[in-house]
Amino acid sequence: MDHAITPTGQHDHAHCVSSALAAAETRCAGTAKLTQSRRRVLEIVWETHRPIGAYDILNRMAKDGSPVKPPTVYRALNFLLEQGLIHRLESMNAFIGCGCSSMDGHAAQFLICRNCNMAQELDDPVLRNALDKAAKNSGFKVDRRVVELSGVCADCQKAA
Amino acid sequence: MDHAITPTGQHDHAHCVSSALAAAETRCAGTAKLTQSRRRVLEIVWETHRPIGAYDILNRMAKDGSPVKPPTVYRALNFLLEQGLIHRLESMNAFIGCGCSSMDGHAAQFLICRNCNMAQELDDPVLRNALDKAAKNSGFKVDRRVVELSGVCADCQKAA
DNA sequence: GGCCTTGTGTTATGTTATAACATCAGCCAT
DNA sequence: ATGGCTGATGTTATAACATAACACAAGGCC
Repeated sequence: MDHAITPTGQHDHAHCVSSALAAAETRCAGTAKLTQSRRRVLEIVWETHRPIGAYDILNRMAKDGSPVKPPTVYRALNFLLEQGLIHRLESMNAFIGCGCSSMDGHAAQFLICRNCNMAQELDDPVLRNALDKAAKNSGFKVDRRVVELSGVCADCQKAA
Repeated sequence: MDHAITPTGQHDHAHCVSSALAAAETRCAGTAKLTQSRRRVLEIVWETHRPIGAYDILNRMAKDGSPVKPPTVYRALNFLLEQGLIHRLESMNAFIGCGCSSMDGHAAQFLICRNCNMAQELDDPVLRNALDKAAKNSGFKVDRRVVELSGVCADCQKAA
């Protein structure tokens, strides 16, 4: 995937969306099919390049013509989560396209700007290691990691 | 506070609740008052010693006699969050008593067992430092940290 | 007393997410 | 080809989580 992982507003966004979709097509070549509605949800998620809520996705889909109901959106989102194509940001009940194309269930960390609403995905092995080590110290076996730091991104600090 | 930070089911729980409440009384000696309903909510949060949802708190309060409405519970929870007496677990829409008595807005990390539903609070400076460093590398200014690791706790691993 | 601040009560509603059941399309084994 | 399986979708209803907005009350204080 060749879009900017840290979009600055300058990146080629149309390209970025299409490459994300292309990567998804490739990944879903097997039994897990990227159907029409799933593709559409993924497309919308990438369109904003920012965290987006399930009902915002639903509203955009409604504009496509046919009425869409919540289960349709949530099913697609759950599929995309399972495939590792998107992430869920727990602290804001929102979803965002996964900025990394690796197949593994990678542990992402997010930097969420409360000013511009941008969410930068990190995939920092040092950080992951620190987390797992802390858990291990307590004899805890980790399945799932939620790491979301909110604050102000570099661009917004400069602007202020 | 002298309750076990890592309760194993063996700790003196009644004592643990009362000491948490006593600490809260002390902390709220100034303008921020620990009123009846706030105290009651805090008490319920500590009773289970596990993450608890706002509506579970509401239901327990309803059993006290008078009908309780959501805003009452959420107001109390927000107060307790501001005072640092409880934490919110974003990944499960639940609240838990803060296991540490320091006044500062400390950055807690949680280990949440999906088997026994226990949530162990860490306050690991190494981890916090690793998080802040990762953010700093991106020029990001951190306001708020959500770190929630789900998995299986040591006790449940032993039991299995 | 009049006023201000803080907390509470109450009604209504907004927002996020899922249960449950019906239907449909594709595949493929007999 | 047909019957039956699987995975996906449609549809209705409701559960679960959270807040807006307004009214009122208690206590301090000039």
